[in-house]
Amino acid sequence: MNEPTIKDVARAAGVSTATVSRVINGTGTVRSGTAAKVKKAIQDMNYIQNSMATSLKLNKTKMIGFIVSNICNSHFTYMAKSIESVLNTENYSLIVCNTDDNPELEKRHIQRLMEYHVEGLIINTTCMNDKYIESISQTVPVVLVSRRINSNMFCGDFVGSNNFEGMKLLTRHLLDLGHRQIGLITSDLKFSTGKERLEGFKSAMSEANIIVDDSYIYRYDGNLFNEIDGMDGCRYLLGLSPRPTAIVVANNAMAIGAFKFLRTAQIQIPEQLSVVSYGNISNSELFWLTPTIVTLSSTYIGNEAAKNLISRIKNTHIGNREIVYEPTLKTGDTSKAINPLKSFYSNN
Amino acid sequence: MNEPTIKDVARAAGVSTATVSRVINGTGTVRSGTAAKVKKAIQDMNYIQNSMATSLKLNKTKMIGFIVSNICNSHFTYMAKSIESVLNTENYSLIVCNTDDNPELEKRHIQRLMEYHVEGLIINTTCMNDKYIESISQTVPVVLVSRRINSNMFCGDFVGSNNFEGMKLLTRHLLDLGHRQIGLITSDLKFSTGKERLEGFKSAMSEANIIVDDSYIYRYDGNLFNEIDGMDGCRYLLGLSPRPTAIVVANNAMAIGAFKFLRTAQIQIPEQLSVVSYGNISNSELFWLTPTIVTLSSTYIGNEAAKNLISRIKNTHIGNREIVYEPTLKTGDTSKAINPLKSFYSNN
DNA sequence: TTGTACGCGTTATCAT
DNA sequence: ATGATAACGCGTACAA
Repeated sequence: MNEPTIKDVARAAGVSTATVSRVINGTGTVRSGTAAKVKKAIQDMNYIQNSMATSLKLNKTKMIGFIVSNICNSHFTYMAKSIESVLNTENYSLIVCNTDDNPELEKRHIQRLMEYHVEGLIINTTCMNDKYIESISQTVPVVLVSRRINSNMFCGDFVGSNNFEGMKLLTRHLLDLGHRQIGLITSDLKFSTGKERLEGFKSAMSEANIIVDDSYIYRYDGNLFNEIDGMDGCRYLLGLSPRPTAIVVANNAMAIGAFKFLRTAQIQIPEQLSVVSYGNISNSELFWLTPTIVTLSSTYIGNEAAKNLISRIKNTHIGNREIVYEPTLKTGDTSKAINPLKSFYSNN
Repeated sequence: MNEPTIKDVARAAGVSTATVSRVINGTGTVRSGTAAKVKKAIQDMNYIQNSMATSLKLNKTKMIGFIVSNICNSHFTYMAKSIESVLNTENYSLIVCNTDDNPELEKRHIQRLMEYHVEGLIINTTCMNDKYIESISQTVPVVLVSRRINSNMFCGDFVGSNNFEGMKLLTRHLLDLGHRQIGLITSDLKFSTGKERLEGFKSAMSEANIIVDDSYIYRYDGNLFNEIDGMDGCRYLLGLSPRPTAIVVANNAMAIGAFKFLRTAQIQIPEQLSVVSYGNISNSELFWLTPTIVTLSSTYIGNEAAKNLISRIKNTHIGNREIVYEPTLKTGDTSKAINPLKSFYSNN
């Protein structure tokens, strides 16, 4: 006993498949009596349309793919939610693929989504498949979120935040508080976000006429943006001498790791160490200290990404667009003016 | 200029579509020379298989649907991640649909997924579409997560936690600390979780020979499981007289709301009020107080749900199964033995 | 207003 | 080892 098809419905209603199709899709003209018969048959036999067949016929799948580095990071969670809710209004479904920042996995995911013939792709890329993404962007509408790729042939939009300025805000905040020995915990430079944030950091420092000592930057090839790296970074920076009086952390997940480490190590924040970080941290209102951060609106990015993707699906011939969120500083309890005595030592 | 199809490849390679198909799928036998020609053609023209056509032909879509009440709740985030990672090993893709506990939205989502002919469904239901879910469960493999439905015709598995026992653990913990005036913040009874947790609460109370005063239970028809309700619940309970000396919160999102409210209202925890809640809270290691909770392993539930769904896809004729996670108490800083004086007053 | 028939891209059966 | 072809379920141009 198989699933009923449009043929079965047609037979049951005593009409042709064409008529059934017309009733289902509201196309053409059908006498109301006939329509009623068809609707009844559909009800009776519990008929469900087969989207695969429709997609094949119409060459439209009504599916969008979302490639994301870590679906557990609240930044991407909120992004996913807002994307999904925009897509719903247009009757699109969202296929979510998690990469854990593994480039091979990302490529496999994208390939599979291409085979599904998704109508569009929102990608938070690992930044390690630039050529491949460049090539598929010629075929299918693509919106990059958060991270950019290195390519001048890429065809699509970018929605992210102004990492350079955000990081400058964060760093300048520490500088304004008198800090000079400032440590940075950041990621592999392959990530455009990591790179731009590092540059923002350096720019703020250089504007304050401080020569950045690279040993105060925790970063290694292959490190990611996760809690473990945040912990390791703290451990490393606290081992330096002179010890930094402040630390900038380049994203929320690392910041969580950093705070966990510092709290366990019983470092007094902000007395012994100021800590600032990039991006909102979930539930931080309940932390023992409210972190000083620059904001990063996941919802804004998700909404813009979805809206732009849809417009791109409707009109393929659109030039590349950039939507950039401008971060603002949110001062919390984790940063304070440097102790004058310390400042004396570290300024020599 | 259209996407190349298997026909184009066949023409370019000078073979039939059947041979191309054989090469792609590794079925049948193909001379290595011919295979090479085909592979080259595929490369050259950037051919991508069309899953829609394959699905239509084979009646297998390799897609799974995940209906979830709130993709931003870390409980479901971690669940989604583990589901996705299990499915990946079997080459399934996951379509994520967020309902915000809106039953109409849930139904629309499920209907659409049925039209996509997903091979299976993992549902964290609103508990308001029992009949509908019961009916589709006859057609497609279904695994319910967290919440049950009311139905004896449902065909599928359930993976969740032992809410009754978990809540007893939580309540007994407070009772052991001497609390007698215990408030409860919980959800609409339509949720099976809410109902089971309420019963667990009552059972623990009755075993301690305490008659539960319903006015100490914050719950109204239509309330959900979210932060706002947690806040409102606290506000309400603190207005009672005698004021409860302890509060049990029925899930993590409400607990977050409760803690936000209590912190803002400057209620001293646990001196003035003990607070315990059901389920892990994200980043709670960094809270100003570590919450006392019973555990709830999202990863376990996600893994089990995915594994069971796959086994059910492979063998449709399996009886209903129940996988139940057993919670354990994790004592934190938000609960303490009652002040003897208070105990005197409230015990009269 | 309704029905017939073709084709979407693929796989599988049956020849050769 | 390979090719021709039917079939999957649907939408639509065309005919009636």
